[in-house]
Amino acid sequence: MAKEKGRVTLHDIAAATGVTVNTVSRALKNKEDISRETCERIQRVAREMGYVRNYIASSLRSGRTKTIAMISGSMMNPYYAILCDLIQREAVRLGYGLMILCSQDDPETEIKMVEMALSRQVDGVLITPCSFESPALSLLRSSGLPFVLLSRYLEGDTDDCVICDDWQGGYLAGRHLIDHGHRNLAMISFHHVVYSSRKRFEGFQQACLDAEIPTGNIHYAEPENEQQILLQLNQWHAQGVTGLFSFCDVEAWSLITMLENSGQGLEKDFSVIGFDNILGYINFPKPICSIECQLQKEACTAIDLLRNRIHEPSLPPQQVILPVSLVCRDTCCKTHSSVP
Amino acid sequence: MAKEKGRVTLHDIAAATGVTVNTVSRALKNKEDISRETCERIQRVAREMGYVRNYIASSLRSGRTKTIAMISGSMMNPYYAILCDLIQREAVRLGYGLMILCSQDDPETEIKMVEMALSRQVDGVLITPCSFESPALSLLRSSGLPFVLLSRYLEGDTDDCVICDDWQGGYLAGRHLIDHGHRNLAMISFHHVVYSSRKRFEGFQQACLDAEIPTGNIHYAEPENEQQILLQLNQWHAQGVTGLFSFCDVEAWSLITMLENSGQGLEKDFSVIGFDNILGYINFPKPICSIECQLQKEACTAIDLLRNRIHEPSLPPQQVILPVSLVCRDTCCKTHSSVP
DNA sequence: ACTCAATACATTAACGTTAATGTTATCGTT
DNA sequence: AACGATAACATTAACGTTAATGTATTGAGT
Repeated sequence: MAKEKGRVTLHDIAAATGVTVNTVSRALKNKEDISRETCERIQRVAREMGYVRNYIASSLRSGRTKTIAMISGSMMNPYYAILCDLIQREAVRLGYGLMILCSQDDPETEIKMVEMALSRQVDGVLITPCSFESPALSLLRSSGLPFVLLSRYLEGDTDDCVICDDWQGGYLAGRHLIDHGHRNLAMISFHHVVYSSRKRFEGFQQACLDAEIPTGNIHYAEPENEQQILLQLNQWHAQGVTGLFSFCDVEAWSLITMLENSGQGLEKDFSVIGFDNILGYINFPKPICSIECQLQKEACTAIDLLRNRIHEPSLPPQQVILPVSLVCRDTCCKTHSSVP
Repeated sequence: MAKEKGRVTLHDIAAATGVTVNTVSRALKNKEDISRETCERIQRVAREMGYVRNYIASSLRSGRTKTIAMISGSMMNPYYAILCDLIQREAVRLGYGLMILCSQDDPETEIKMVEMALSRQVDGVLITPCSFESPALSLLRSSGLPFVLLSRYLEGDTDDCVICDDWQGGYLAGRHLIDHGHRNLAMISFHHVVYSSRKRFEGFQQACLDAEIPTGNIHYAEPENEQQILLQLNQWHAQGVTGLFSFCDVEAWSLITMLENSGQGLEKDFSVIGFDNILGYINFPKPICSIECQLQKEACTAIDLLRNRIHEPSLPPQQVILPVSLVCRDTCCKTHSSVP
């Protein structure tokens, strides 16, 4: 039922129903100031004519695009992919479109993505900045565009953010390994998320201290490349470390792969626990104990915060910390383990 | 340098430089009909004032949003996540924004996503329809919005599409298993991509026939749920099948997980080869032989076709088939295998 | 000197929608 | 009967940009 050229507009519906464009607009938005029958008639005709609202025109006039942007590192990281999927669902449920912008963890690219979000006039941005003091973030702040930090916390409490309880997650991970007999533990991270990494280690450390693990048996490292990682793991292995806590599942898998590829068989001597519980969302065949951090809730909360900020820009910044829990998949305790 | 309220517009720049809005527009777009010095001056002032183009206004006037949509099943499937990432990169490189719309493999939702793409006035759509005769596709076709099928081919050659050489992939997979001693082979698929699945099996079958594998030793199944899958695998196991070709890596991992969880140890008796070579993009620790299908090229080609169609809607439909290759990761040949 | 063309701008209108006002008809009040 | 209130529309203008023209200035060609 589309017109020969171009799409059906309010103008066409107005002509067809004998009212003005404005009345049609109000009818289709179910506003007041319109009689029940006229409203229904207009809506019926609109449907018959196959009308779809032109959000571009609507946006220009109303100043709202009903679109948000998500700026993250890369969709090739399953963590972000899952988050993206969940956010997309919630966004669409609320009538928002989602624009995906990947920084590839490059600050320069990240700036371009913020500029893209700005020029596309999105109503708000969800961002996992790729570095601690990202210039993209400064740009975002000075632009006045509402944004919420996703899975990121920056000291200072000046921004809205949603994170999981990193400390608690680290504590649970540590205690779990200890409960399964490990007495020599290490945490490894090679993803530079300063705050989360430190908090997770603090919790991890506390669990060790609570179990009276000697300080010398609690290790932490942030190696920067594959070579350093292998070196570090070899060193820990020599020191008798058996319990390994990885910053996240993806990194855990990555280092297991490295160990396996190195051909030394070291992977058999380490029990590994990860973080994020990606296996709760994707059915991959490498099980791993992990910390479930409610990504679904994180997604919904983030959009909720963003909408609040869009609606009320002067609100005080809000930091939401979601509780975590442990999911055991029996990788906390390899057969060789010294203690029951 | 932003104005007190709202953003800098062409109007502000015009006022600041003493020319008209139109001249500013042309200057910023590097059009002709403008002197070199004026152009540079305007661009300089625009930069100083922190101008960012309002794509909404631009879109409304020009009829082009410089935004494309990708409609696929879910970002939780790494295959789509990888594709999405690659497409996003290429899109941004060409100045396009990317809107992500996930159908969750539900036809109803898919229709809503097409409607969203339409109302958001995107310039074009990349879609992996969730079913063979998707109503969303019909809607898309009748809307006149340019679109390209991604990783999907529909008989009839009426749409643009980019796919990999499914037949060749199946052939390579089959021959690889045969070369490694397997004489009793099966292909399994539980993802209802009719065309690809059948083509891959045809190639697979031909490889078997070329190697003079008896027809009775060539199997194919499309089980519909986990129970059926396990039943099928058990049956094949009893029939002496050792070489397993999975429709894609994700499904391969999924069925390996099922086998492992079933506790019968069957996974040790099957050699598995997958498709898509996801490990070429994500570093996951479950290696698997696979067919590399050049997702990067697929992404770029898809956008290229889409841009051609946007620019020249009357072009004859184009089907691009990308060559594939085999990546061996030693999962083609388990230790137990009967033949050298 | 006159025409013609090219250069470098300006002017006008429009994209489709919606916010802000106007206007008219109807009805209840006193 | 005059008034105010309300319902149900219409009118106007605007969002920021760009396409389509329009116009003044300059310079070359004959």
